[in-house]
Amino acid sequence: MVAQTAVHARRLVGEEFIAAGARGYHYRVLAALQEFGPASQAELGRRCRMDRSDVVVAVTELEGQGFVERAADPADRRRNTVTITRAGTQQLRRLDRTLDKVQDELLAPLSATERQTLVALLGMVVKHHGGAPTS
Amino acid sequence: MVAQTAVHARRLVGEEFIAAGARGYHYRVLAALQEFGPASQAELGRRCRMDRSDVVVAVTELEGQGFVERAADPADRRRNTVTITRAGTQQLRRLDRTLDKVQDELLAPLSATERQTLVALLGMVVKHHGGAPTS
DNA sequence: CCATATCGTTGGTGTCGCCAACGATATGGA
DNA sequence: TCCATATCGTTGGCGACACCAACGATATGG
Repeated sequence: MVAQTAVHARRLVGEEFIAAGARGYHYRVLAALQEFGPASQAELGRRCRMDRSDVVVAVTELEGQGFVERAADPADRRRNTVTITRAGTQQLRRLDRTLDKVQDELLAPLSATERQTLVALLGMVVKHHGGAPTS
Repeated sequence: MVAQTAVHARRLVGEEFIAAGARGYHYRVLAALQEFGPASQAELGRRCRMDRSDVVVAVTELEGQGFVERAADPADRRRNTVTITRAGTQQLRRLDRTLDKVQDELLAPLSATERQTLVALLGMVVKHHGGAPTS
């Protein structure tokens, strides 16, 4: 059922992301920054449904790749303001394209109408369980 | 999309399985044994799409719980023949029930017809990518 | 008889999701 | 004003899942 499909999706996405030097966490952070703008790490964790500690790691790695910037928040010195860079936006676009590709591959056996139906149904499920419908 | 839904499914299933003292690997092994009968560990790995090394661990744990039995195969001394026990069958039934419950919970926002549609579509996807339609 | 393959096992890697604890900082109420 | 409380970033750890490499033991085909 869902789990089975998820296995394939994960494997396909994983392979492609490794080739792009990224992980799921990286994509989520970049997507959240692009969509909602700069944020503190704790805020990113809430947006991406990630643990704060995992945000730390992801942001550090993204910073090392030049895809985000960390800056101390002058208004609240507990916070780091994380901002996506130009290179980060480009990386996000790249990852978005590979995700589209993978989705095409995954849903290959379905017609366009069936895909729409599937996505709509899954969207309802995710929404009901309190999820933001990202990707 | 699929990944989002999978997260919820995993979380729900995980919670219930932990309460039952089981893991996903345990369920897969028990289900394969119940459906196709006794098998060597390598054969189980193929049926469940699990790595041989992970089968070793799962079978060892299931053996410790009395849910399966390991016996040297006299016809091929490389093999262990794994057999499900009565207790194992009961455990499998328990896990099946919790899976049904979780699926109900997960697909709560969908009507009966929509559920059928969703399962059918996912079944097509899994089948296309070379999966045995278990659960 | 020997190369090759399979089997069970051990040990390791990476991703994801989560939790506990810490020091630093903000904030609200006494 | 001071102090309890909460939040933030960070470190370190754990479990589940999926995978890989290598080993000795055993089967099997040429």
